[in-house]
Amino acid sequence: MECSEAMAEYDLYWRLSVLQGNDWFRDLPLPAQQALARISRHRRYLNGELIAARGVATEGIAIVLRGAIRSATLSADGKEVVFSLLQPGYVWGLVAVIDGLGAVHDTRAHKRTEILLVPRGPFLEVLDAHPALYAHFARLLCYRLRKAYSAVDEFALVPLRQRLARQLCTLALASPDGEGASLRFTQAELAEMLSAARPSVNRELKKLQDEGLVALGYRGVTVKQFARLRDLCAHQGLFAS
Amino acid sequence: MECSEAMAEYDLYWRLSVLQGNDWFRDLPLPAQQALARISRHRRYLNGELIAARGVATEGIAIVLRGAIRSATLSADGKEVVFSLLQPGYVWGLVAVIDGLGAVHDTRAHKRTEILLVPRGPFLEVLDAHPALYAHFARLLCYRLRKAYSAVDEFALVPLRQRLARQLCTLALASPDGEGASLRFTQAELAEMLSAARPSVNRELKKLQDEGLVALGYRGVTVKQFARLRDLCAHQGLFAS
DNA sequence: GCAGAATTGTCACGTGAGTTACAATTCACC
DNA sequence: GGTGAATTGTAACTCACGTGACAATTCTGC
Repeated sequence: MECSEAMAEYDLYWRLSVLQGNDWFRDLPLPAQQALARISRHRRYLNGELIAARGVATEGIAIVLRGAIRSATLSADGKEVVFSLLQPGYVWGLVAVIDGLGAVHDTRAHKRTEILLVPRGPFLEVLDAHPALYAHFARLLCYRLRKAYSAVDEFALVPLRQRLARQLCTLALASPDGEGASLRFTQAELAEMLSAARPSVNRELKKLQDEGLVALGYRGVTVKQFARLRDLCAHQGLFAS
Repeated sequence: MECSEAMAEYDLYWRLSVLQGNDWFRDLPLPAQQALARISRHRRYLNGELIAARGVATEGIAIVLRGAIRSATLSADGKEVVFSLLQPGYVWGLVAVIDGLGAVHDTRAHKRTEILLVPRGPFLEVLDAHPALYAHFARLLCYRLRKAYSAVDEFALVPLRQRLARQLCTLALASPDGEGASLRFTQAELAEMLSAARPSVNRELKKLQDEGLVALGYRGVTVKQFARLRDLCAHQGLFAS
């Protein structure tokens, strides 16, 4: 009994420390932080398991702990556009929680995945109790809007080669090793992130390799000349994940 | 002197009534409404005149009174994607005002245009004084985000024919005559709204005409069979302007 | 260390839609 | 009512990229 209480105690602190990885959470007063940590729940999903279906009400916001969350739209004829592959630390589900109109995309676990779920009701209560948070999330929504807009025009007027270059730059910067990173993604995954066909991505990757900008390996790409890669996609709007 | 004072008085009430056309404004306490109306400014633009340049700080939010505001992105090689053609009553410039990172798109007046401009500083003050407004605008941002996302996957996986059908349905519903409306748009304008090439739009319009769904005229399209037109684009996410 | 799965590398081919260019129409105005 | 500007109609050509189908390679687990 004592032991399991100690475990619960430990678990709560652990959740707190995870949540504190998020800017918005850090800025909350301590009691609010503790309240949220207490009501948050730990969830596990198997590879490919459905987390939320487009249009269906969601339980709350999720913070990715392990694995990844994959949001995509499926068209009638089976084609798919992947919108995001949220890595650990990222927040998912904000829009549906704020407007209450159901999940924006079909969402599945990518590999074995763990999340921390903050249920909608309590989250909204905290939001109302701390209006300053609204300002924060409004800015976050603005950021995502800008990204979505740039995704639109990128799709419409940037050829695959440059989109790929940008993706590689972004991934490299996001990785711990920085600009010369060895990115551990299969070409199929890269293709998905770009909503492109795998053979097309392979074709462009090969060209980049021939030009010495990257090196290809099994389940991985290594950035060789970050600067030149970045020049390829210069002038394009946002540049982050 | 008396006369011009009376004019100013009248003008203020006129601005108030315009602003009250917006949901968020109506919900404000009267003093805040009056304060905003007082600081708002009337602006006129000629056809094609630049209202805001991408990335450059904006003056505030604009409510369209007459004409239209056209937001678009220009790529290096001269291609263009049109994001919105905001008709009278719509609000422009929210994102840039909230996050302060400059205009999202290059924005120009479409035809001779008049707007009511609410400057950024005072607007943000009102926002901070009335946190409930944040909730409203957060929802508005969510709405736009959903629209932007659906624009992405639409572009990626819906062929022109269906996008055109949806556009026609949307325009018909938005017009006063409703489902059987005669839409007064040139094919070039339609093409712009769809980010497509004018000949392509013409090709698809012709097909729709051959099938009896629409009738084409000079500077206009008449919807003949709204139901069948709508069926063409069934199952697609949002359905509004 | 070898079988089988996963991943990468490559091809031939189809196709939607952009581009350019010009002809045909419709309108607007003097 | 005829002339010029705007708009619509069409055709030939191009091209990026998707598709499907394999072969070649690399890993992984028994």
